[in-house]
Amino acid sequence: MRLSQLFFSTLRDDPADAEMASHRLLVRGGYVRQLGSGIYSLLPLGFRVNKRVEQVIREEMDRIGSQEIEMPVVHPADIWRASGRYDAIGPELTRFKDRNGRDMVLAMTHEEVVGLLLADIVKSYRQLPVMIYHFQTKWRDEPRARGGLIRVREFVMKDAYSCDRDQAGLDASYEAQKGAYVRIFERLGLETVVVASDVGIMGGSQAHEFMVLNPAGEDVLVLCEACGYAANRQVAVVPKPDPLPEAPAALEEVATPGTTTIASLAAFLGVGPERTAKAAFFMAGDGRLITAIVRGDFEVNETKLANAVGATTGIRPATIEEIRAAGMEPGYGSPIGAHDTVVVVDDLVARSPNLVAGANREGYHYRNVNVGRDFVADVAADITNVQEGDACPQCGMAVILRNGIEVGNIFKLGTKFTDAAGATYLGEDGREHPIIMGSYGIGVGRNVACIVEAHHDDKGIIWPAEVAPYAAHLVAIGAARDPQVAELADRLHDLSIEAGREILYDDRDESPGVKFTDAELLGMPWILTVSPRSLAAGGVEVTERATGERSTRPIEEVEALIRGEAVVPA
RNA sequence: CGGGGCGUGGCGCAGCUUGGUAGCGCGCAUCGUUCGGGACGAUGAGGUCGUGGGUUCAAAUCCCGCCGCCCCGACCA
Repeated sequence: MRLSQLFFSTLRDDPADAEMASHRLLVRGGYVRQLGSGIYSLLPLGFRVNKRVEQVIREEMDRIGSQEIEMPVVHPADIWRASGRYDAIGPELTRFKDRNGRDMVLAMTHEEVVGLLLADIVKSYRQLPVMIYHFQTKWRDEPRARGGLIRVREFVMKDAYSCDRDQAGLDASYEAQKGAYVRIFERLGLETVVVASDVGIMGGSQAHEFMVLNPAGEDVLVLCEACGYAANRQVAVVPKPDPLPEAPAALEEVATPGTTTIASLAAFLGVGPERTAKAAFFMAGDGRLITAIVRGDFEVNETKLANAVGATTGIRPATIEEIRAAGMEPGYGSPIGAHDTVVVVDDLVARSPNLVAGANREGYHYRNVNVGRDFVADVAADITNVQEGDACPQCGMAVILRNGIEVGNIFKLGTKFTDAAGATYLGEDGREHPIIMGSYGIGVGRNVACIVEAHHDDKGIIWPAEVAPYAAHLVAIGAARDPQVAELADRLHDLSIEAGREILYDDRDESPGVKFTDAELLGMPWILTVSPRSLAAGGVEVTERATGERSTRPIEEVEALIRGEAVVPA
């Protein structure tokens, strides 16, 4: 591809709104352009990278026998009603009407359609197991897009679905997908950590996420360097030490003016935060007020809390009015004397004696609060965030916390969507059985961004060969004055097309500085320089982008490199 | 949705406080000179100052509404 013809434009300055390196470089290099918040166009270079990432995924999907299909982006709302998600999902699911007034949705994912396809196609156990997948645009009207391509609203996802006769079959499919994912991310040049994860709106029994460690990641991972334990903080459970036993003492109201935070309360009373009970208030989607009680030295984990109360549509912080309506006082709140609220107590609080808790009266707390005696817990569960240094649940060593970006996930779904679609098969036993599903997603654009995050320097992108839009970047210098340069550069470019491994050819009438700078920004693995100087030195200058190592190579060797016969010149 | 910031030629920004001719760098076009690390000179094109309303003799500038984008928090590939 001749750069003089390429539909692109590089920028000398960083775009003002690009915070992450991947976003900055992809915009500056002319790979992508933003159309709106979380909505991007792919220019030719970006499109090629996307296609190459897709191809890696496709090859690994095909290798495990997953079959490529394509499902629609626009769905009749009925199928989402049938699965219950039409009502369970909030405004991130975009709903609209077609010209005849029928309710439609923009697909966020495709479990419903798969369920219907299975109901239509699969009749007999002989047709199972089967795995299908597609690359398709998803629209998720996220509350907030961020980080360039890391978190967008419209994106292409590879979503695969396994369809099995029974649980053992699902387990096998799940492992096959997991293996494919390991190979995919390895080929993409991404170092991933596999963590146990929450099942979220998918439901189902088990899930893992493939995470790339990155300070800008939106998930917090609990990792143990000693034994390899890894879990998303949303589901990580670590042992909490038992508090020292103490006989319950009499409840005692104390004046604690101006102590609306645990820190100020503990300081005022001269006790440690572990002797206090903190209340946090949330509203579930079904209108229940949730009062969560954790010890003062812990934080509430909202995912765990939502799961503890079966709030399938999520929870949000309650308003002051909602808290007061239940007879509690924000800043001085506790379930003592409260009404119309679901009280969820962290398991540690349930066995911690004589805590300080709110008196539901401005400026007052109680000492010696004991769960069970002074108020009743509707639910007792682990609802706290794991903290750095907590004991690993596997080996007891101190865990560490790291941020991660989710580049892929795998879910054991079960029969939720096949039940909704009536997808059953006739077993060997002559009876109908539900088909058991799993689902497996990879966001293509997010992976591209993560690759750039992992492979760049201060000059630009450094593509791994597997996903580079072009195998090499040919820079011609002095072609206008030296016909030999132009002739050789043209010939090498032609050769690359004939060989089916096209290279990028900077044939523009630009100064050498501009060309080298752009070549480094764009990030092809090899930079080939043809100039009067390189010809005089015996050939073509070959620079490895990743290392900056350069040497002049005979023309025949460079031709072999372009044909793919020699991957790395010695 | 809560909090913070920003909208001025393609990109990056100044101008706004204190209302009065719309500016700078880069990029772009033409010509000439350059040519291995973002060249130089000359000439030139390009802007309803996000948008609607208001105040005023006069609004990029002051006031009100709206829209859009970015960042921080609640959701996910």
